Amino acid sequence: MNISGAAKAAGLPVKTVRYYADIGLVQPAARTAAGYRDYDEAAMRKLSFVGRARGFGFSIAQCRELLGLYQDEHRSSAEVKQIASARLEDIRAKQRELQALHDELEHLVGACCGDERPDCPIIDYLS
Amino acid sequence: MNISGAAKAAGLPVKTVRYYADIGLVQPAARTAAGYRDYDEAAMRKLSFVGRARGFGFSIAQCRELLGLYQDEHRSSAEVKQIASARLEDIRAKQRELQALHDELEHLVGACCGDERPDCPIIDYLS
DNA sequence: GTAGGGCTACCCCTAACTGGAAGGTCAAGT
DNA sequence: ACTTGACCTTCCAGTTAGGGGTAGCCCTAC
Repeated sequence: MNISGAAKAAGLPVKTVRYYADIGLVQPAARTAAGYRDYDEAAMRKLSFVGRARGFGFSIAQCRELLGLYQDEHRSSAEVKQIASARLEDIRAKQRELQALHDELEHLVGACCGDERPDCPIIDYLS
Repeated sequence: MNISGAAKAAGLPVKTVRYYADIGLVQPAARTAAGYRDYDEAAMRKLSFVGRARGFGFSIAQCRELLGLYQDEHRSSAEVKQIASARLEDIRAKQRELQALHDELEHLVGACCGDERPDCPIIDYLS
C-alpha cells in the first residue's frame, strides 16, 4: 500500500504519515524501486493505533511508549495502565483550570451590557 | 523604567516583554541613548493588560485586538463582549472535548486490571 | 579600574505538524 | 509514443509563544 492508501485507512493526513516515518514512529515496511513508501498490514495497524492514541491526547513520546508496549508480547497491563492514568490526571488538571477560567470569563461577559457605549467591565477588569 | 522594572511590575518574564516589543504588541515609549528599552506609565499599563488577557487564554492576536479596543475611546462594549464571548465558547468546546476524552479514558483505565499479565483492554481498544 | 549585573541583538530550540517548491514516477487517454 | 494530471520524493520554512544561551555593550558601586 502506498502512503495515500495507508493514510486514508488510518484516517490521517499524508503529511502526518510521512512525518511519523521521518521521526521513526511508524516506518513503512519497505520502499519500492522508485523510492515510494510501502506500508504492509502491520505498519498500517500501527498507524491506526497511533492515530487513535493521538486522538486521546497522548503525546508523540507517549505514543512511542505505548507502541513499544503494543508490540511487546511480554508487557504487563500495569505499564499501560500507568501511562493512561497519568494522562487521565493531566486531563483532570486541565479541566479544573478551564473551569476556573470559564467561571471568571462568564461572569465578566455577563456583566458587560454589550451596547454602543465604551464602558466595559471586561476592559476594566483587564486594566 | 527599564525592561526588568516593567517586567516585574507586569508580572511577566523579561524575555516575554522583549518578545512583545519585537512583534509590535507593546512597544516601549522610547529607547535610551544606549539603546535600552524605556517604558512609561502607559506602556506598562498595556503590558499588565496583555499579561492578564494572556492569563485568560486570549491569543496574541486576540490581545492585539483587545488592546486596540482598550486604547480606543470610541469603542463599543459590544465589540469587547463579542471577543470575550467567542473565547468563552472556545473554552466550552474544549471542556466538552475534554469531558468526552476523560469519560472514555476513565472507562478504559477502570477496565484494566493493571497486573503482570499482558492482557490489557487499553491496548486492545487502541488497536 | 574593575567586578557584577543588566541590557542589547542574534540564533537555535520546543510540539506536532502544515504548506510549498522542485523534481521524479505512474497510469490513463489519445 | 506522447502527454496530461495525479501522485510520490526530499527539503525548507512557518506556525505559538516564548525559553535558553552567547557575545558584546553599558552602568553602578566599591
